Amino acid sequence: MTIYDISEKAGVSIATVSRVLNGSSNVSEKTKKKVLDVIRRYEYTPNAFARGLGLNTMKTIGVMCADSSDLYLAKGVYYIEQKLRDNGYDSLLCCTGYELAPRAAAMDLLINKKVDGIILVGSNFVYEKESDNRYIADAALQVPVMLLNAELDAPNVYSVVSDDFTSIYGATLEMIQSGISDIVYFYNSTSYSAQKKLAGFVAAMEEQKLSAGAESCQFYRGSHEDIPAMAEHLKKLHDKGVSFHGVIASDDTLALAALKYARQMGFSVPEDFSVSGYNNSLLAMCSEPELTSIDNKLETLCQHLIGTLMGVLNGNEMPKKTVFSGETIKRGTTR
Amino acid sequence: MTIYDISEKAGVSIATVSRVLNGSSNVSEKTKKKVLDVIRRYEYTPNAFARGLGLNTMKTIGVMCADSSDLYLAKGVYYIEQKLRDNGYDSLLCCTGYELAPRAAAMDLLINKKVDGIILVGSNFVYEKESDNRYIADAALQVPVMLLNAELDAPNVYSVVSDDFTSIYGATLEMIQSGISDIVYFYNSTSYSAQKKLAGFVAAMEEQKLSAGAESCQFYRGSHEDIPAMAEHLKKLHDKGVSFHGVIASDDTLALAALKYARQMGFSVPEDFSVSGYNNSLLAMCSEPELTSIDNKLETLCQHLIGTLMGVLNGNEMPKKTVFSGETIKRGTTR
DNA sequence: TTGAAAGCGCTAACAC
DNA sequence: GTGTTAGCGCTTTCAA
Repeated sequence: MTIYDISEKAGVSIATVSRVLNGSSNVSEKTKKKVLDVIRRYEYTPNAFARGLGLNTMKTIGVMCADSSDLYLAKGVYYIEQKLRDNGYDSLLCCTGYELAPRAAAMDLLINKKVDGIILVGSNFVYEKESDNRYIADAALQVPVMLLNAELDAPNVYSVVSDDFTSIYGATLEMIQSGISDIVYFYNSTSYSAQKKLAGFVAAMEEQKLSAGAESCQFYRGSHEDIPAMAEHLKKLHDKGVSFHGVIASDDTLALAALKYARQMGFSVPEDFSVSGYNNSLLAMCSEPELTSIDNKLETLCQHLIGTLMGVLNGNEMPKKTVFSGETIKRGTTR
Repeated sequence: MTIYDISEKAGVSIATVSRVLNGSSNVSEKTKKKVLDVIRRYEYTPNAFARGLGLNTMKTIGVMCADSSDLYLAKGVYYIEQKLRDNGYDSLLCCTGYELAPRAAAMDLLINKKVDGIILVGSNFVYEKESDNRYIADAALQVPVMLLNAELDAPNVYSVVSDDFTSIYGATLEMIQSGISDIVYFYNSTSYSAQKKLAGFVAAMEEQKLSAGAESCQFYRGSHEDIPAMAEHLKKLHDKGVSFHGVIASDDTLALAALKYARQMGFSVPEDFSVSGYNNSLLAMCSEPELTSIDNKLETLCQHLIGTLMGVLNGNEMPKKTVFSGETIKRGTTR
C-alpha cells in the first residue's frame, strides 16, 4: 500500500494525500476527511525510508555509552531515551566500551546511518590527550554532538555537566569537619569529570592543611563491577601501612567496597570509619548502614541536554555548556 | 557526494559502482580497484536512506524493554546490543514501562520505522490475560518477534527462556533441607516467568509437606527500586504474626530487602535466617554477607536469541522455543 | 564485464 | 485548494 494507492482510492492526487499526512493547512476539510477515511480503512502508513530519503532525516538520535549495563550510565540512557521519545525522536543505541578505536568506528556508523545528532553518555568519552578527542570534533562537523557530564570545546559540541569539583570538595570538607583527617580518595577513572572530582578532594584536603599525596589518592584499575576486588585494593593499602578512617569514593560501587573493607577490618560505621559515595544510585540503599552519596541530578541534566539538542536541531542558538550542582544525600555511613 | 559523482569520476556507470559497493563478483579486478580508489579519495559513503528504500531494510532491530535502567533488563539490553552489532545490526531502543498501551504504541512505531525484527527484553511483556498479548502476535505478522525470558505461542514469535521453575524449585528444596521450614516466597511480578517461579516454590514446599499458602507467598507492589519499602513489607508481615526464617526472593532487590529486614530484626544471617536471591546481579556482591543468588545465564540466553533471530532473518527454520537451565551461586546468605 | 533505465515511495516546488 | 512533476540516491533487471 503506497501513497499512490491511497490517492487513487480517495480520488485525489498524491500531493493531497501527502498534505493530509503531514498536516498541511491547505486542504479542505472535506477532502481531508475523505483521504483520512481511506487511510484508516486500509491502515496505510507511509514508508519511512522513502520519507527519510526525501526529508533527509528519520528523526533518530545516536546514543553512545561505554556500557549500558553500568548502573549510572544505564540511568542516563534511560532518561535520554524517554525524553527523546517525548520529542518524537528514536534512539539508536551503541555500547562502545572504553577504548577509542571502537568509539570512532561507532561514530562513523551512526553518521552513515544518518542520525540527526549524537549523544555521548558519560564523562569517559572525553580523553585526557587532546588529539584523542578528534573523533568527537570530526563527528560534530556532520551533526550536533551532546556530551552528558563531559566537556569539550569544539564547534557544534554541547556540554551539560554536574559540578563534580564542588560536590566532592564539599563532601571532603564535611568529612574533615566531622573529625576525620586520614581520608582516602578512591577512584577508577581518569576522565575529565574524574579529574574534576579528584581536584575537589585535593583542594579540600590542602585547604585544611591535610596531606593529599599519592597514598591518599587511590586509583583502582579493574572491573567496574568487582566489589570484592576493590575492597581487596584497600586492604592491601592498609597492609602497606597506610592508615585511613574515611573514604571519599568517586562512585557508589567503590564506596560499597570501602564499606566491605571497613567491615572486614572490624570497624563500625560510621563511628570508626566514614564512607561517602557518588551517584546516589540504587546501591546506596543496599548496604547496612545505607550509603551517604552525592546526587548529581542526572534526570535534570538529561532533561536539559535534550532541550538543548532540540533547540540546536531547530536552528536556535543554544548554550555551549550548562552546569548544575549536585547535592549530598546524607545517610548512615557518615557522621 | 552521490553514486553518480563517483561513477563519473571513475569513468564507469553507477551500476558498476553499486556492484563494487555491494561486493558483487561480476566486476573485473581492474575496474574494482579504480572505483575503490575514487571512493576512498572522496571518502564517499552511500546514503543509508536511499539504500533502505531500495533494499527495504536498514539493518535495524527494535529492542523493547520496560525500563533499561533496571539492573537486570539493562544487562539484557547490553548483551543484545553487542551481539546485534556483531551481526551488523543496529538497535533501536524503546523503554515502554510496564503498561500495555504504551507498549502497543511503541510496537507500531518500530514497525513503521521498518525495523527488521523486534526483541522484547524481559518476561513482563507477556501478560496473564491472553487477549493482552495480541499486540505481540499482531507485530509478528510484520516482523519476527523474539522474547527473552518469556513465552508466547504465536506464528513468527520465538522464545528463549531460563528454566525458572526448576531454579526456584531447587533453591527452595535446598533451603528446606538446610533445616528451615518457615519460608516466605517474596515476589513483585505476575509475568509468565514470575508465575513459573512461584509454581516452583509451591511445588517444592508441598512436596515436603510444608504449607505454601497465601501468607508464605508475599507479593510486593511498589517501586522496583525501593528496598526500604520492600523490607517494610516483610516487617509488617512479621507484625501480623507470621513467623518466617527464610526468604526465597524472585529478584536480588527483594532479597536485599529481606536481608535488611533480618538485620532490623536482629537475626544473624545465615545462622538464624536464610535468603536466596535471583539474577546473580551486581547487587549480590553488595551486601554483607554476600547474597546467594540464582544465575540465569543471561548472556547465554542473549547469544542464543540473536543467533535464532539471525537464522530467521536469513530464512532458516529455527526453534520456536529454547530453554536453558539456571545455576545457584552459593554465597553467604544460605547455609 | 559493463551500462542504460526502470523502479523504490515519498516531498515540495510550481502551475492552475 | 488541488494536481503535475521533478527529484532524493540507491538497487537491480535487462541488453549489449
